Amino acid sequence: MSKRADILTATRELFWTHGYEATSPRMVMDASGAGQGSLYHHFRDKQRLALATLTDIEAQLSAELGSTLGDTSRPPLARIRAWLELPRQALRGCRLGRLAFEHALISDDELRAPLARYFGGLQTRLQTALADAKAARELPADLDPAPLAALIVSAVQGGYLLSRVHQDAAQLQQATQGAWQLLELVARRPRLEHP
Amino acid sequence: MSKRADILTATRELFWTHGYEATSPRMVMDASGAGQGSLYHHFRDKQRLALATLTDIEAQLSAELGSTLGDTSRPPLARIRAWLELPRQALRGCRLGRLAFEHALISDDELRAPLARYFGGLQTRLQTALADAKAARELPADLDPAPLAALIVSAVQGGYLLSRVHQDAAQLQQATQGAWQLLELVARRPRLEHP
DNA sequence: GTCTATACACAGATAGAC
DNA sequence: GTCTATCTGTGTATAGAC
Repeated sequence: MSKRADILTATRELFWTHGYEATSPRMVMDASGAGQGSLYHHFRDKQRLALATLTDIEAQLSAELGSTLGDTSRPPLARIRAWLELPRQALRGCRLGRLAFEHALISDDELRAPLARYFGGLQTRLQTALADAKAARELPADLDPAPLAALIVSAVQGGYLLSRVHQDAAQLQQATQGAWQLLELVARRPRLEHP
Repeated sequence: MSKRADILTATRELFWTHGYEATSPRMVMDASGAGQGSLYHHFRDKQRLALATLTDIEAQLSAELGSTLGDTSRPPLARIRAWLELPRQALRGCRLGRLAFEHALISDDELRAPLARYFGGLQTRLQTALADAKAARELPADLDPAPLAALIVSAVQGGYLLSRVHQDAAQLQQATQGAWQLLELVARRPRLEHP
């Protein structure tokens, strides 16, 4: 079982740097210390290795949401802010999001599923927090949670993209800061509809 | 000169679908009708072909900004809204942005330069429009344009990503709609700082 | 300029020994 | 389970004829 775990660990790391298509069996072997035999014994082909790896990453990232968006002891907006301001490796990108533009991955529904599940869950959690914020009168009642959740996720994913394009970690911080700036402004102002 | 143009046109299209690393000389030859000889006559290697192609795309995308962000006959916020609501091929992604997560491209400063120029220019135009909006009292004076510009670009780029992950064009519209929702709300409310 | 022929390394996988 | 050997196709070019 040790080699199988080594292979998965190495593949997770390689996907983070090179993505799916640019990661070859040879790279996995070199990085994990496993031979060709082990690799193809544990995983029928590259697609199966990728499926196991992506499911692994999905579980890790989903679990990491618990301490911010999942911390129901804090007020809803504070949970969103905590998630926005999480420390991130801006130049490497999101371990799942960065794979979204690979054609071979996204056109394979099995490989796409872990990405869809993770982002679907993230968006649902954000929508819930936004709805809670409305109920607690932290946010105006006329805000639509679904588009806002999509925007907040996009702030982080688009921020990663800008950081890579400019090779500047500050770009991601600017994007999330821009999102919080607007949210806070909307939150602090009383609703005119109820004078 | 005809073959050179054919090669560039074919490569632009292939980059949009497959990206840089996954596009091979053979694919370019098949798609353009050019032979090996023509390809390597006009472009020394794959990197040079990519550089010409990316510079091409950059010029096209930059030119397309003229009718929205560049239309100074409209009020600043209307220019931003027009750009946000431009029709886009959500499932294909941004022709330049989608390349930002390819390691071989982003780690080559020559290939990264067209992306950095395009997004830099876009962010500058948005910052200018936001500053104009503040000057025209369309937006509150305490807004910081740089983070907001990064957020607005991120709304589109992150929206593309969500559309691909979910294979659903509506995701991009949600993200841009979320951005406009917040901007409009901030714009419509009078500033409490000046009662 | 454009073509065909050739070259070498690597991707992605199979076979079979231990 | 893990290893080494082997195999076919492709990526990325170069050489040289037309």
